[in-house]
Amino acid sequence: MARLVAERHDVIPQLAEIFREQGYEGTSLKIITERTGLGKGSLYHFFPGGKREMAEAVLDDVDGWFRTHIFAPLRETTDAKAAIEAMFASVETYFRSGQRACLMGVIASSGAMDIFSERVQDYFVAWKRDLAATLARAGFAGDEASALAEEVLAGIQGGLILARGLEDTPVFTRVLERVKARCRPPRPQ
Amino acid sequence: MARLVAERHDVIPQLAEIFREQGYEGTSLKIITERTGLGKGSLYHFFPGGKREMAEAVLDDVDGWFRTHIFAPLRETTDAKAAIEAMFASVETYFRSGQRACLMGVIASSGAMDIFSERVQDYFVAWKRDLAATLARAGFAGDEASALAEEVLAGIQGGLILARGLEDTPVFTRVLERVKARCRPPRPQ
DNA sequence: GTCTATAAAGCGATAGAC
DNA sequence: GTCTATCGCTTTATAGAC
Repeated sequence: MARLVAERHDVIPQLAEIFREQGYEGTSLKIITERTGLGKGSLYHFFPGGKREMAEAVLDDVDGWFRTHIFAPLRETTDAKAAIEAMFASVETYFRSGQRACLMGVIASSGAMDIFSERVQDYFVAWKRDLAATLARAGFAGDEASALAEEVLAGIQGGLILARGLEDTPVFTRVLERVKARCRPPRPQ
Repeated sequence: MARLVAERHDVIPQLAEIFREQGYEGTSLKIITERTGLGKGSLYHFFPGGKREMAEAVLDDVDGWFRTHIFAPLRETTDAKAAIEAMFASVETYFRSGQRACLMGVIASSGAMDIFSERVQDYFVAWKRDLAATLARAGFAGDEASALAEEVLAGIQGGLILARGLEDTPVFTRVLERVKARCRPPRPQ
């Protein structure tokens, strides 16, 4: 498939999709050249560090997207309950109702975790921290907010695994709905 | 590390551990020879189909273990509540309190899913089916039992992802405890 | 059954023309 | 910026000695 791009910025979403589907080790330069339509010359022009730099750029891009569209809104929306609702809506859309894998989760469950552990860990830590703080603002006790945040993140990651493992994408949305229901605050705010 | 083995049967647990840590694409014959202490000659003697046959053997072994120690007890234990408790205890032990990855989940979130999808899907389908049936026996309505089974499996898989992604193995046990608590039946049986 | 040597293919990466 | 050709290296797999 030929697709013309001319900037490093434009190729990152395509790389992200490939890494999501194939994993880091499963992604070869051959696959990348085929799917992006760019030759190795162009790729190494954009990413002198090669495949590793491509993955780093994609990981940074994903991390940045989540910080902007998920983590910051959790912290900054005054209505905590609405912020949590908005997070679930964004997550459902981002992961295409279960059709799209989580790149951070894919890396975490592969040997490539050794290389990218810092980026992956930062992502999950930030998400857990900001979600737990928002759940606390919504009325959950501190300990319960932290444990519930872990349960929600596990539900999201596990829902994506099940969607692929069962080859049944709607299971992701069903699990997401259930963990969202767990987030209804115990007392009105 | 040198470790002497002489039978195909003996090498499978070692292969399983390697595939769990490195994934399918991330596992090379070099790593396998180093960690098992066997040369390529021995490995191809046991597994003429090479790396792919090694993975198939490991997948079948894992599937068999779960059918014997998790799925069958769920179906056959008369006390449904006790059967579910036993399942959680076995899962906690099998996954070493979060230190060990789930091979089926690792494959499901990699490009190797294309090759092994049938085995992976059968595993998750069987687990979900037998857990849902047991939850129904424990007092949950059919629809709720099915959805709860999905939530539990997602919690297990997601808990394992978080354990690796956060580099915090205890998070697996915490998530497991929470989904176990969700399985307390709504009415006494 | 296990080893070493080796083959054939694919890999990531580089060089240089345009 | 993009291409093609090519370089080493690693990969999976095979052959044959012991």
